[in-house]
Amino acid sequence: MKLNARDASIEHFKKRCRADNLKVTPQRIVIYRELLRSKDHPSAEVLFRRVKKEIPDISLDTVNRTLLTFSKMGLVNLVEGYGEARRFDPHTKNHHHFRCIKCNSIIDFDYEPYNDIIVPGNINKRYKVISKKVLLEGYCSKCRKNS
Amino acid sequence: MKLNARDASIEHFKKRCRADNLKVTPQRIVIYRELLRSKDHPSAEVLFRRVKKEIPDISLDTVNRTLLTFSKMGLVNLVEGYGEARRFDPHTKNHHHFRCIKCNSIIDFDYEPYNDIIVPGNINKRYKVISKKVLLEGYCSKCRKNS
DNA sequence: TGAAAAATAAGAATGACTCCTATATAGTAC
DNA sequence: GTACTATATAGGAGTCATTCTTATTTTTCA
Repeated sequence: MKLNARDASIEHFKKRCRADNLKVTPQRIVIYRELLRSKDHPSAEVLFRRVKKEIPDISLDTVNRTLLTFSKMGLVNLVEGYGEARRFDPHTKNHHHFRCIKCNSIIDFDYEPYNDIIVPGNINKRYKVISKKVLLEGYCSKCRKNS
Repeated sequence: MKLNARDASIEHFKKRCRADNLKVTPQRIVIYRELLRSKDHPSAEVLFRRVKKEIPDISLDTVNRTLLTFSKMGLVNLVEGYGEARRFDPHTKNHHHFRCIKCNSIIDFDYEPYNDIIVPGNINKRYKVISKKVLLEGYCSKCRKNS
């Protein structure tokens, strides 16, 4: 019997769970499959509604928890900027950010070459680009030491 | 009488308000001044606590509303932390984002040259950089038409 | 100085999580 | 297969950030 691409992904998913000592539950499988299908950047709420069709009494908490678990495993990424309190930057001149993925602090820096990066032609054609920012992510000095 | 830099900014701020038909209130002046002083990326809550020292019975709602007003005027920028629901990206391969500053939608795109941008030496020295992303911001096709 | 429009304070309401706890289930050991 | 143990789940309460509502106060300008 030949596996199709989706089955193969599910098999891969099970391996990843075992490697991380996580149980393979129906909830996790369905959430993962629904994620694979997504062409957008869904919120937990949106995914919850989609998944409910297959598992009617799944809880929103489970979806949330599971997504966070997946993001720790590297199966999904958090989209920058969402899920946190709004923050304001009084520094309006163009600049760039380094963000610590552990403590979430954001550090400003200037770097001339980044202001001159080229916008791809198909983006320029479709959208009106107003600012260009580079976001570097990793560990800040403090968090680097403690890990 | 000579104005110092801070007074000059406040004068400039008043002009900006008048130009946008916004009233110059003590609350707005104090919030603006506190922002100018900030070396970090404060949330409304943090700024609220700072501003309270000067105007003890200012409300958090006013701080929030005012900051949003300022960001529409372009006096401040919103940084990562947009105050909205967390969103997940099932697309784990490195890619870049275009974000519409009006409707907040995020569009993925690939662009090889962005994967090869150079990390400034002083950043590499201080922090452990794990990912490099470019964030282009502006108006998406829909919002471009409606404005 | 007075009127109209806009802004504010205070508290209620909402939305998006996050925590708590009792129950259920996956993985394993027999 | 059965029993056991650690995990995971549902459901509901709690929390935090933000937004709305409404009555009152201010700014601005005629």
